[in-house]
Amino acid sequence: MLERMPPDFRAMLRGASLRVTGPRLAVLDAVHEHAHADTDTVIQRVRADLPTVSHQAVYDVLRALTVAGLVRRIQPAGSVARYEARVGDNHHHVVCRDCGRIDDVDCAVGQPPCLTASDDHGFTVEEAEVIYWGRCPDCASPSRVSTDQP
Amino acid sequence: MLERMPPDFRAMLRGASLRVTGPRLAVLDAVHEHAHADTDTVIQRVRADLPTVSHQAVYDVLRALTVAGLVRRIQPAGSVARYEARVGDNHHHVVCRDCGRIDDVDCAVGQPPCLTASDDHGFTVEEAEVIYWGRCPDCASPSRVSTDQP
DNA sequence: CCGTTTTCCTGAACGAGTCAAGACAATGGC
DNA sequence: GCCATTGTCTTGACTCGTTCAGGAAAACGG
Repeated sequence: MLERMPPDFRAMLRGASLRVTGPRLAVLDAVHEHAHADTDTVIQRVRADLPTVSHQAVYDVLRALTVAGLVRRIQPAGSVARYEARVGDNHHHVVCRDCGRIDDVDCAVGQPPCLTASDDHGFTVEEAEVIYWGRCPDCASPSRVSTDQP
Repeated sequence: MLERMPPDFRAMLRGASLRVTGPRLAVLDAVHEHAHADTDTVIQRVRADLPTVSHQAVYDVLRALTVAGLVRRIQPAGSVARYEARVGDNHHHVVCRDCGRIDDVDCAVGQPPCLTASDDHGFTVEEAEVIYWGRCPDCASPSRVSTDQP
């Protein structure tokens, strides 16, 4: 299983000065396979390969990978933390208010930083995060009565 | 105390079909006086006027006011919920990664919705929320060693 | 292969926010 | 003004995502 793991993950970890371990390879794989997965989903997917990995290990690994820039943590208001493998490309997200579905959206302008604050109050701005709030096609459909909204 | 409360709040509550109560007036006052206050800060300020108000009441009131559109709830990733009185003007926020300070920023483009997703994946987008991440002047100052960062 | 350093496991704890049920108070008609 | 109705507040327990702590285990460089 782990032997057939694409070697990229090993190289990515080494490139970030992180030790190559089973839990880390499994978490990287989980995040690459399932974009916007929350921590619990990552734990499930990791345990499909390595049943004994503790939830704490997954939390630790996700943090290490986030700090290293190998994964990106996103957390729309009212949601638990979610993780994705697309990093460094300055993309944004559409979030469904009903079901919580998240999709990627390319940068509205194109060049990072894609937006400049009209008055930054003296802040040193590093990043502009954009979240588009709305309804996904399924939840917006009038033929469907949503059962997920509060 | 409550008798000298500006009448606006009463009118605002009535206009939103909400009953006028002490806790609600106090919460409205707290949010208007202290922009971007978190729930705990609101509780403190409310209890300065009405010492017996329960934390649950403040949670309930903040939710009712948010649903009614009288206050706006914001929650940058990794932060607790915060509330502000500026509503309906499509403004955004700069957030300091070190100390958590939040300042208002006017819409980068000007017209709500101020941004249009390049590809909305069929979503019905209602609102574009922008958060500028960076450092506030105090935390960015090289003459100061930050003590607040993790 | 060994020692050092990092990572992982076990288990407990934290804290923002929520749930539930009953007491209480604001509103509108009398 | 007073009462009934309806919505709000109090009390207290609880949920759950996440973090803390300490020791066991594993990865890496030499």
